[in-house]
Amino acid sequence: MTKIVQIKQTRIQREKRLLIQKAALQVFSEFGLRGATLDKIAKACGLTKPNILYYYSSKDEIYAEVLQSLLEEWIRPLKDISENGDPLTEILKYVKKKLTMSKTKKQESKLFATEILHGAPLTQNILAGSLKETVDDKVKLLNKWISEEKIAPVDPYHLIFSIWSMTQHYADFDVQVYSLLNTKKRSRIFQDAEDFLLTFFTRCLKQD
Amino acid sequence: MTKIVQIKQTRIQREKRLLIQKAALQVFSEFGLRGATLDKIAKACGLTKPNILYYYSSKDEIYAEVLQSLLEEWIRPLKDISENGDPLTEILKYVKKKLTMSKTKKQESKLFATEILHGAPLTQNILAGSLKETVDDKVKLLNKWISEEKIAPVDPYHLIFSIWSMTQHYADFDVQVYSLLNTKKRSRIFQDAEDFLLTFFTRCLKQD
DNA sequence: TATTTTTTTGACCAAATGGACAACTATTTA
DNA sequence: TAAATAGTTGTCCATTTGGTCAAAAAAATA
Repeated sequence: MTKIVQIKQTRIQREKRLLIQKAALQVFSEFGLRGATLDKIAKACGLTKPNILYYYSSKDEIYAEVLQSLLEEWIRPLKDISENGDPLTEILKYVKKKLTMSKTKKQESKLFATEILHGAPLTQNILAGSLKETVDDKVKLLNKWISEEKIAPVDPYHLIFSIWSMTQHYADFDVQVYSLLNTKKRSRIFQDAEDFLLTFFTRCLKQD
Repeated sequence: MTKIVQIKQTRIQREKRLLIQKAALQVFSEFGLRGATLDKIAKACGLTKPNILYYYSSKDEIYAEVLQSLLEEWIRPLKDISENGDPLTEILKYVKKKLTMSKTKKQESKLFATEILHGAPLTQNILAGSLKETVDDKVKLLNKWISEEKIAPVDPYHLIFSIWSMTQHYADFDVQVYSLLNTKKRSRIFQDAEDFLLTFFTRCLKQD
């Protein structure tokens, strides 16, 4: 008995899968896994529900794939912190990069946050796996910089947490941030945020 | 035609409503509004579904009440920042208080985060209302302290955001935080976090 | 204790939703 | 262009779930 397995994706498969992923990201990030329905995703990408299920075998599979591709992108910038550059500059570059991502990848940030918030059922192994590896690696580097007195002493794990939380806050809690600022400040949130963050981390990390 | 309106709650009503609220907080914070079901809440408090609906007319009403009572508690500590105390001490006291809440009120923090993350459909008016009032008030105080050179100059709005994000991170993203720390560090997350935060804000805000 | 009021629950309903599938159409390939 | 393969959809189904309701049980009151 021969089972025929399709290896190569057709043009239409590539296009439609991408279309579905985009719509799914939008819907999942707004409503969460449970709040999102196939009908909503279908509407968002202009396909019918059975058509979507022709490309993905279930809603959960769509969610898993969207989350998966997001995670890789999410971890990447951390890896770019280089031990060759000037320590403070490297850290500030990372802060800037993360803040930019909060501005341009708001949906991704919210989806990631929702996943973690609800116990990371599909993400746990990645957190404890490749992300942990990268973090541990950078923690070592930060400790090296501290021992060389190139940055002020500080717990490197919590330093990383602080960068994540402060930058992602502008994506995840955008509704709150917008609500609390007046119109003038609202239009320059991200400039103000960058100024604040760079000042903040510089004051905290600069060696006298 | 006379309509009889019950004014005073009976003992049983008080007890059962509280019981339901507790269970609902637990379930809502774990699954979100849509992911939570009446059956789950019912199971969590040992009542039957129709019994719950005897005390609350709908799932949404339970959610609204749980959220409402949480919000007041959530805003309160900010109000306690006093213009009479030493500026840096007052700010650090607030940081400590918020971090403690992340430890002891994890469910509340997660529920609040989920609500904001998904657009704050029921909270918008409170954000723009009483919370904004309090924030604006404290921003004025912070600006006063800055102009008197009692703390280093910094955007007060973003300072408040940074306190919120960094402290709440330890509740909302606990799964991630735990995943990334080894056993030794895991057992003293909150001590390490407090040390880190106090050092950080001190370095950032202290006037030379 | 008799009566009234409050509380509880089993059984039920309608809407929403994830998904199956056969029939039909469009595209690719030989 | 004919055959084969890929893509699309209307219709249907089963499950989940928020919510109703009448009747029974428990509690409060007179």
